[in-house]
Amino acid sequence: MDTKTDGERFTYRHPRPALTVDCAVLGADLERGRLEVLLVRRKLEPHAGRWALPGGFVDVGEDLEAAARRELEEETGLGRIFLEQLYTFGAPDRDPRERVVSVAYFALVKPGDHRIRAASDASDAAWFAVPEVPELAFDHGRILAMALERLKGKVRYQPIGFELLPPRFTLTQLQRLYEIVLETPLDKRNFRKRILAMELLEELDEVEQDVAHRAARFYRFDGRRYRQLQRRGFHFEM
Amino acid sequence: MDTKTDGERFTYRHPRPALTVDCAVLGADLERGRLEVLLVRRKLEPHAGRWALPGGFVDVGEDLEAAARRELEEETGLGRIFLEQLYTFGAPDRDPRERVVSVAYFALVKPGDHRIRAASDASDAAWFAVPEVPELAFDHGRILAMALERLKGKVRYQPIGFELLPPRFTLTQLQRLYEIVLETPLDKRNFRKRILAMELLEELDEVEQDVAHRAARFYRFDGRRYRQLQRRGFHFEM
DNA sequence: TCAAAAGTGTTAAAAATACACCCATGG
DNA sequence: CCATGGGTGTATTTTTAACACTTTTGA
Repeated sequence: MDTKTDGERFTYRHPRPALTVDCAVLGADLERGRLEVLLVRRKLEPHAGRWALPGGFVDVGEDLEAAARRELEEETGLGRIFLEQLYTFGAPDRDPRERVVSVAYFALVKPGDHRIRAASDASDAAWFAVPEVPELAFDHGRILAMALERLKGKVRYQPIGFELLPPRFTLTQLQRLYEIVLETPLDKRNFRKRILAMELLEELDEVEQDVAHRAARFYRFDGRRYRQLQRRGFHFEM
Repeated sequence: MDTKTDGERFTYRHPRPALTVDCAVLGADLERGRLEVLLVRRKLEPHAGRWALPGGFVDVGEDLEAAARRELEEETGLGRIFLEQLYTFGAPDRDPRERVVSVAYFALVKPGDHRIRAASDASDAAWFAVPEVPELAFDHGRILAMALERLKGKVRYQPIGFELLPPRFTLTQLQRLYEIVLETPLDKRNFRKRILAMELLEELDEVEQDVAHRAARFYRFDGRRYRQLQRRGFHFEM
């Protein structure tokens, strides 16, 4: 065995990198037409006072994704959100103190969770519009860039866009979201034809309330049906 | 500082997972119509005697990709091949001894490098046809499955198939490769029309020699032209 | 009655698919 | 002269893209 426990110290024959997780948590602001990212202000050196992605050390018996969820919960209050592994960053000099390898995760949150956080927040977490993100600690700018690229690449062939919308949404909201993520305008009629043809949306009986124009109908994404179709070889594509 | 050097020992306040890299190295056997994977036989416990993906511990000052390339070179003699990060595997029980987190890489080799290895090899490395791979050490079976999935997903929209062919190849070889990877037959005329229309292949003056039928023309993938087109917004798609 | 966004179909262009024969070479 | 794989074009179907007006609602 390579390990020896010595009081509160842990000794190994070879030096080991520290292992962390970091989360690029993205949200969409449909009104202002932009993506947002959740940042925390660092309290400790290095880069104390700078904004960074939420994250921290992986416990030794802890699964990587569990560590990411735990850190998110601790630092930002978010739970039960979409989360997937993004990339592992391990350049030897990415942390000025010592070797730290970070497994980056990519998370998407719905506007509801969004607002809870922004409101309840006495801590040092805040949403930033992506174009206004300040210079980040470590290589977190690169991680964020990769997360945005992943979102843009994936939203077209996996139904992850719904993770950025409330459970009930209008077709116009959905279209806006795609326009924001893909950074391109879409044709309203073609968009609707296409998304409805997949039969993944359930038309609800509700419509918008108190709007100064014809009220839009609400829809819901039917995840059960999606998995069903998937098993039959169906591939989502927008 | 969290580290203290004590002779040949390294001590930390918190226990740290060990960090390794593992490589799923894939090749194509066009004649037999199947993919192959490069495995090494483990000499040490745990799983001594079992076949595994080549890999090993990351040195503390070493970049992750560099570690993957070093291990490949050491264990299999392979250098300068296509390599990209695949996924990081970190289930707490994936190694029976202690916590080991492994950054998995996905590599593609051309048939030339392929044969050199199979020949020069007194060591315990060997190519296995994918359908005949034995049960692997640790979670390497899952890593291999993910590598195959990645290849299948990526070959259609990135020109990585060429990494599995010799520098000069015939259109029939290229088509075979796609058929093997995608596990579906393709139409000869449509396939040729499509790949040639992209203008990424340079037609060479050479043809096959000593074949008992009309000799096929050789082509070469023009990587420079690909990067050029890419900058102009071109997207490879097969 | 105005402003503002919701909702709805058709036509033309482009892309994908299906398909069969002649050619060159070595044995 | 035969067996083997190389090489080539067209017609049909499917998919994508472009495009404008009527409806509903609250102010």
